[in-house]
Amino acid sequence: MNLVEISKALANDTRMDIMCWLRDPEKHFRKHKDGKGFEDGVCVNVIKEKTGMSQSTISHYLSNLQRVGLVQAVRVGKWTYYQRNDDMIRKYLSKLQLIL
Amino acid sequence: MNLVEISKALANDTRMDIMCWLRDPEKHFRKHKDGKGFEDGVCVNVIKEKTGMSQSTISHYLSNLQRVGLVQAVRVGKWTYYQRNDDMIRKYLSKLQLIL
DNA sequence: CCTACATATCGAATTTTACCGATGTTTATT
DNA sequence: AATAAACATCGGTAAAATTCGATATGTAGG
Repeated sequence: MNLVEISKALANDTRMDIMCWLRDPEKHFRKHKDGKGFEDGVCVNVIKEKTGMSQSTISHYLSNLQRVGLVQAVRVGKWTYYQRNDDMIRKYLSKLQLIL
Repeated sequence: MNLVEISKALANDTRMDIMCWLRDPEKHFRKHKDGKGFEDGVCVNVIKEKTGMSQSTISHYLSNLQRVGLVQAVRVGKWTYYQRNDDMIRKYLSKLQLIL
């Protein structure tokens, strides 16, 4: 867990937005076309549509967030679902609170 | 108060260190040569010495931190003393906690 | 008013980040 | 086996961040 690395991941409007949206996918994203719910997270394409940015950029951003542990990815068939890692988020907020 | 801008300011090891050190100047910085305490903060040169980086860089970093409101500056004679703005720090942590 | 010191700002070089489109890879479908 | 969909990765360009040395500014003391 690296405070500065995580702060860096949050130091971008789009990535910060994604983290916030993932708190409540029902509220912020359209439904998956195959009818799957958000219990494993949200697939890349749906996040891409919401942001209006390119697929490659969003895929890359999600990798960034995963690398620092802020989100978790699950591959199911053709799709990769991303969801928040609330455990890491809590650790980050606690440590920031403690040492900042 | 802009979450992402503040996160950007903290997305750098040196600036994060400075913010932490300023929590307890007595513990982390050498005394001011003129005997002045840390009640108004710490002067640029003392922070520069602690980091080992150039004067221009540290002056710039402190401007960054001041621009986003994380620190406050006071000019007294030849010196500029920087101290934490705990109010802004608290607001940042609260908002981050709330929306992240 | 001249000098010395503390800090701020400028200009430049290097590294990193932000994006995109193109291409690769994996999986499901025919 | 061929195709299509979803995603990842690669290669590139433009912008921003990092960091320095040099220079400017502002202040205190002779």
